Amino acid sequence: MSNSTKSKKDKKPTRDAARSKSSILSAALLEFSEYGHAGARIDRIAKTAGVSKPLIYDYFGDKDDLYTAALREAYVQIRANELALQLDDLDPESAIKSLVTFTLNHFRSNPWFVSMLNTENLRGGSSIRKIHDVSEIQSNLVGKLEQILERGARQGVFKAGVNPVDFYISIASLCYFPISNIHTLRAVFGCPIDDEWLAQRAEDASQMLLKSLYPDKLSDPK
Amino acid sequence: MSNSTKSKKDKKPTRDAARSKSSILSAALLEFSEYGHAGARIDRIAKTAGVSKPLIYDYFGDKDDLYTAALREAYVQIRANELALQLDDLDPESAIKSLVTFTLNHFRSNPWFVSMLNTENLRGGSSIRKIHDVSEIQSNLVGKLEQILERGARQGVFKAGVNPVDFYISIASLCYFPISNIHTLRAVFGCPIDDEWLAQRAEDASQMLLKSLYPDKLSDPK
Amino acid sequence: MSNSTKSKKDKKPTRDAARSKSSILSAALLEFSEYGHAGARIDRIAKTAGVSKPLIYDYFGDKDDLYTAALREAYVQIRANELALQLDDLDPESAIKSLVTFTLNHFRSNPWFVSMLNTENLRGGSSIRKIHDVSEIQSNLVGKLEQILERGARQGVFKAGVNPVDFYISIASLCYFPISNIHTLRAVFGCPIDDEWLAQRAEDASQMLLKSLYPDKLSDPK
Amino acid sequence: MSNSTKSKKDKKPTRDAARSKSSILSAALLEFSEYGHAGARIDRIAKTAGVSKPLIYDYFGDKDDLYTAALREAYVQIRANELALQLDDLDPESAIKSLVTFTLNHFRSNPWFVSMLNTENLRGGSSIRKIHDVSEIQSNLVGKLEQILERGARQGVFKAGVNPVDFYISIASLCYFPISNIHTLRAVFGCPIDDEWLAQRAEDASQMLLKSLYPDKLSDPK
DNA sequence: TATGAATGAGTATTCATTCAT
DNA sequence: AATGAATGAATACTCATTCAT
Repeated sequence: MSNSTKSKKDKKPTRDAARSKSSILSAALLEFSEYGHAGARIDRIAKTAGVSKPLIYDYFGDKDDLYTAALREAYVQIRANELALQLDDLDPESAIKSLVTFTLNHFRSNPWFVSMLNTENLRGGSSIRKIHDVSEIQSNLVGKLEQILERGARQGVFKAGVNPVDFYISIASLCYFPISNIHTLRAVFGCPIDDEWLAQRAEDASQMLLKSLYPDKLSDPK
Repeated sequence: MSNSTKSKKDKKPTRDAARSKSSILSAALLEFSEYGHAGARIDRIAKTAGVSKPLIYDYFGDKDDLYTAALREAYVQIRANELALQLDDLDPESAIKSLVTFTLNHFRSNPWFVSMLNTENLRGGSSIRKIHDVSEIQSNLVGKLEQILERGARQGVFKAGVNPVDFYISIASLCYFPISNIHTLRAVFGCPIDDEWLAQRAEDASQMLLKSLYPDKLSDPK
Repeated sequence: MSNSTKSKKDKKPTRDAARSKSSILSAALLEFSEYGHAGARIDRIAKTAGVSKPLIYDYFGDKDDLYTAALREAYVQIRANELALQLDDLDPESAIKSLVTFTLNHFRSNPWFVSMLNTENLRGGSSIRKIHDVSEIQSNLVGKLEQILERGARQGVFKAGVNPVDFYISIASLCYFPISNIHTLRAVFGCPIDDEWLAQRAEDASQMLLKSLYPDKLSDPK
Repeated sequence: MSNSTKSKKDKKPTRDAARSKSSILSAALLEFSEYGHAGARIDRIAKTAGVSKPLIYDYFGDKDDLYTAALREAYVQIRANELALQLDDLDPESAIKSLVTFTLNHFRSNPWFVSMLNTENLRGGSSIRKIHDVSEIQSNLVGKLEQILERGARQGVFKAGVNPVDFYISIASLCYFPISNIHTLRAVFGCPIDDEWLAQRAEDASQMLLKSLYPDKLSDPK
């Protein structure tokens, strides 16, 4: 008797709202990143999540709402991963190099994030505009970068006045494009975009970005 | 008067295969770039092209084939546009600046091209791999860039040995990302990515790219 | 009274999977036997079955799968009907006569079965080969026939060594063809193939089949 | 000049009404026999015949009319083939054997005829009823058979009064069914219906049919 | 005589979503 | 909290048939 009351909770949590929600969200993120918004299938999400379709509608609303939740989740997860990066102990130049390498590897290791960004931009950003809690979305890497740039400027190795957001966008540009467009690049240029090529690219990008940070000497005495 | 009898050919050529094919292709390019592969609707393409659906299947095969044709068409059109760019008369540094500005404006003015690339990469490049006539796809900008880099190296303003494909990818990266990801960038960073911002970005990118080309002199003797 | 509350289950079970499946199967058998495989319409099946089209796809797969299920159902139903035939109490000659008459009437009364067989053979038997549970398909009439032949041989009225399958095919041939080809026979020979004609044919066929079973005595000493 | 006028007719008869009609008819017979009425495709017929689709409509009317023409053609061709059979020189018993063997081989060698009959009967005979010139359809085998039966009766080897049409239908039944239903028979009975089996069947059928023709002696003195 | 161009009306199949329990 | 049963509205694709030359 006492067993029968317990067993509901202990053995098989067939009824666990939090667990179900999280399963759905993971499955949705996977599905939307793999097939895009229009290509995603609620059926597949339900099967992957191991729940019934009505449950999805109960918890998240319609397909659009679920997509928006998955997009937010993509940002939440990627931001969580960023916390792993430690730059404070490094000198400014090494910190930039580290940041660049990390960013490229980050995109490389989490293709679902790249896919979600592409998908959302193809849709005109209609969903991301609904996410008003910007703090969940924003990267703390920009903050870290700002500190590095300031430190570098104070030490005289970097020029002053570099906008951290703009510079972060440059970093992202150089790291994102070769990952995002890997298939067309391969087909059009025939170049083998593999781990080695990407490692070299991280190196080249670091050099380019660093050079743009060095103070202008006699050559540009403005 | 004799012309007026002929005019039935000029005005409304109701049965003109070439014209119909071209209408379909244009409409398909528009539709696929706006809605992606899964989101595109054959119905809408037919209506936009002003033809019936069966004609589309007659001329292009199924949806996938039509998509592949539209993707090829995107490249064909973008490559045709590139021919307008004249760089031969400029000194190496100006030529690079021109190329960067042109590339960014090119992406900005032809959003359908950016969309098609994103869509195709989201799909894993399965269609672009079918296009075996690579010459139709390849950009002659890489060739032009190669000449500029050689000229610059000969003149001593650029260092030698820069791989033109790699460098072109750097240019493309810096120009593509802010256009491609414009909606998420606006939402996440709150920055106003407008014409002014993009013009400044072209300028910044040019500077960064040029600095990476300058020979490493005493200034960077590491 | 207490029953009246339950009656919602009895009267209109709006959600009853078994019932829906069975409705679909009956409707499909009707449709395929009347219009053939290519001529059958899923729309019509759905309407006849009183369900929506998606339900058909949910339960049976595509049109081909549904056709295969209907073909199996045809055999299942016809075999079930065969169980009604009682031959054990009859002497061998009467048993053969009974079997022949029953077989002809069986084809006559269940034209959907003849149609399904013709349709399947026109299609090259591609579906029946998929039905691996042969026991559902096989007729127990062959078994009954085997017993009759053995009994007749023991009693000396039939010759021994007659292959029951071959003999059953002879019976089926003589009974099937006039039913199956009733329309062309009418047109070509102008003969009135009606109930009377068919009754006579059953009689003639019985005689022919029986004569072929009699032992070869002095009468045919070739 | 004289050449140019000639060349139209001599070299490539691209315009030859009779030829085109005959091509279409052959192609239609092939198509309808292989795919049935609903499964047949005008496109495929045009391609097989090597003509354009409008030509088919010009010459034969709509699909139904073409089907009817193909059905008539099936009979015309099969009747032409029957003329090859020579039975006059044989004694009655041999003639029957010959006729049976020929009939079975005939069905076996011309499966398109069997298919057309099945198809037409599945459709309820609506097309064959339109063919009013019955002489084109009727088999002269019945006439030949009548002579054989009479000859046999005169010679005392066959009993008198056998209806030739009924007897021909018996022959056809025994020969048609194993060919027509070859696929279901194989699946249901697992028996190998090959050339050897069919040869044996022709033999068995001949015996059965002959026995039914022999005069009834003491055993049935009516 | 002959055909390339074109389409209206289907036709199988899918998919987001809701109902009843 | 959860789901099996069910469907309206598409959606890609087909096919007999006609038009214009």
